[in-house]
Amino acid sequence: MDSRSTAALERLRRAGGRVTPQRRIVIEALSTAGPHPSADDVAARVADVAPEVHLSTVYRTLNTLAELGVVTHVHLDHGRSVYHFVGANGAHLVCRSCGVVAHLPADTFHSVSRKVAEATGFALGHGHFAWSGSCPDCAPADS
Amino acid sequence: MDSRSTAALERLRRAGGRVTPQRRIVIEALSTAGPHPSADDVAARVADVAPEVHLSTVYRTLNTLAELGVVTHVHLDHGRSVYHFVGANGAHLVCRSCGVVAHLPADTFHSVSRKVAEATGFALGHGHFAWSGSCPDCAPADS
DNA sequence: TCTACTATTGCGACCAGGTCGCACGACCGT
DNA sequence: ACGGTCGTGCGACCTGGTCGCAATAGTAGA
Repeated sequence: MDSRSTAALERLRRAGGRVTPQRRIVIEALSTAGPHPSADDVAARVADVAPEVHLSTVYRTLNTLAELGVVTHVHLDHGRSVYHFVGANGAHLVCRSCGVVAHLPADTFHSVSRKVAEATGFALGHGHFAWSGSCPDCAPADS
Repeated sequence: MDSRSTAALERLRRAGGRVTPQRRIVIEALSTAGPHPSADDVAARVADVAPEVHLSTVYRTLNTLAELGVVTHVHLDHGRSVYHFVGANGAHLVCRSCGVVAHLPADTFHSVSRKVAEATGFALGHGHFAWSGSCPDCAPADS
């Protein structure tokens, strides 16, 4: 159980939530499932160690953690979305060809964000959506 | 029937596709349904003038047009996606609070894109995903 | 430690948005 | 005008996720 997991549980407890075995399992799964697990990567991992934990419990836990600001999810493509602990700022980039997900460093994100704000007044948030494009290993992006 | 619509039909014909009344109706609906109609805005508009046109026909037409490069769709949020004719370059911005959709001007997009490429090697595409944030009329974005 | 309160769970039904396979009908090149 | 074949309508189906309910089980307080 790493520090992000214990922090998550702590946050949960402080918010008046209950620390249940299921929640421990979901959090544990989230922290060991690689950097960008989708909802059902997490669910699958949970099912591995505790098949009796219901799918809807996984979703509910993920939602609860999202409400507490502990985790966040990013929509990738039609129907896919990945979860991860809130931490490093910066946006997500997803490759349209191979599906790989990368982080945009916070400083680059901020300068980009400033530019966009100047042009449009929009304040970019770094969560919720990945920016799509092509990773260095795939062909240049089309439209 | 505006020029984008006739161009779309022309493209369709050139690709060996057939110009059917249903497709005309879908294209017409798309061109008159405002700048960022969702799939079912389009469907609703189609149903208004021709209730016998089936929902799946609307989707299929939209997909066909997307394959031909005539229209494109942008994912906004959980389950929402909007269609529009391919035209002005630049990305889409969507406000997390009020849902309004704005265009990022092409020149800003290009400079942003260059920055991102320098930092990560990723070539951003301007389609398929909106960038989320807060519009000038709403509060600043959270994380 | 025991109790009671209430958050959480498991379950299955349900929902939204979209896709598919099939048989029929209609474009459109010739 | 003909006919091959693309497109359509239809309904079943799929994915990813949510909901309401009764039962269970954390947790605070005595």
